[in-house]
Amino acid sequence: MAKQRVTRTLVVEAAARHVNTYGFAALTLAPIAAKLGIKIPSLYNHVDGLDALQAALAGYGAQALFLRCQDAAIGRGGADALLAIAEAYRSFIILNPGIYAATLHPQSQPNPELVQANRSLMELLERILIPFELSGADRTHVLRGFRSIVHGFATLEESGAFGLPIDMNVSFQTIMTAYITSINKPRRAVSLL
Amino acid sequence: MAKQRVTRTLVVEAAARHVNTYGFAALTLAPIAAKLGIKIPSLYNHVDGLDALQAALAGYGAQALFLRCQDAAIGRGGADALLAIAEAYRSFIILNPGIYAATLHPQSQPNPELVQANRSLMELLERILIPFELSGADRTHVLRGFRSIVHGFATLEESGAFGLPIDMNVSFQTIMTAYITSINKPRRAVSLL
DNA sequence: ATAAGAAAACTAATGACTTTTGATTTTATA
DNA sequence: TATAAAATCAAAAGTCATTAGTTTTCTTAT
Repeated sequence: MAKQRVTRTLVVEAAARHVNTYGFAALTLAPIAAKLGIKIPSLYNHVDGLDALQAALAGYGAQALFLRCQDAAIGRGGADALLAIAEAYRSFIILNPGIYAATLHPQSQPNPELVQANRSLMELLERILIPFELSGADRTHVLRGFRSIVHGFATLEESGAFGLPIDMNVSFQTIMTAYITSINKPRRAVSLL
Repeated sequence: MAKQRVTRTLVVEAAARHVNTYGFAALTLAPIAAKLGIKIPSLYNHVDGLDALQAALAGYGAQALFLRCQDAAIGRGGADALLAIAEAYRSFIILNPGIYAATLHPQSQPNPELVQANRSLMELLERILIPFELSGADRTHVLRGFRSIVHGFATLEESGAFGLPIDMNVSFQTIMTAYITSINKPRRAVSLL
């Protein structure tokens, strides 16, 4: 059985696995090529250098994050949906710390795929917030708070900054619930019966 | 007038300025030596290599962060103190993003100075939380939430992730106030009159 | 089936940065 | 003036991304 030839997707996926294990700072061409069983220059057949690989990884990661959050919101609304998205968001960061870091890394070139994925995520959250009937500025504040808590908790958790042997899931659930409760109550769903 | 000779403190301070401008990832020996007007090997007279410099910077940063938070809490208590500490914490991160990153960077060697500074900060926060009369586990949850919000908001803000032209200070104040309000009310200070 | 063309992989090499060492010289201090 | 500290030169040993030119390999069309 002949070995599968390398493709651009395989390169990005190999990079994704690598940064999740060794951190985003460890993203260099050598380990990616080795993982794929090819030499470094061959990577240039699929990706236009290291910067382009970082950019591709960022877009790939942001899209994956959005899709998981979107999936978590299916069949839920209001506070339920917010909590489910928060949990999906956090678990993505914990399971993919390197990819998530790539997502946040400043881009040397405009990155439409990354921008689009981030926009999609924001639109998803704004849609969930509709029943809360917030004013424009309040919506922004609430959104920033939501991202801050999820991002902050998950990155601190992942870095090992939370030393104590107290359950992380309980902490996150408690904090998130307290925050969501502080948002004005949504009107209940309209019954069609 | 003869040039001041380099000392260990000057090295750490030069490194601090450098990472705040160019990011923690850009911490290498070359720019530090150049900034001090000496050659790279001369740095080894003051610091035992790059790892040791990173470690010194982390300790220096964590201590500075603790001192600013401690200072912010003087003359305040309860929710007031929490809000003031949060603002001091956030402004430290915004003004010193590189140093703060050094603080969070995993240490290759045990770093007693860093551990001590972090412990001091935790003890300060726990002391502020006393009047809230929280149980042991609840105290941990509240503390984790506090750090998550401040760290998350400030790092996202600093990375430019908050695009909209809505005032950051208002957002932070709003979020923090909502969170602090969600903690059980502290009993008011006992009057000695 | 085979020849042509394209895509992928390779070898070789360059140039720029890294950190770190050892031995030596300069400089300040006691 | 003697001693210790600081700064220096020189060099090693490594990693890094990237380019150019060449060979292999697959695919496609005749």
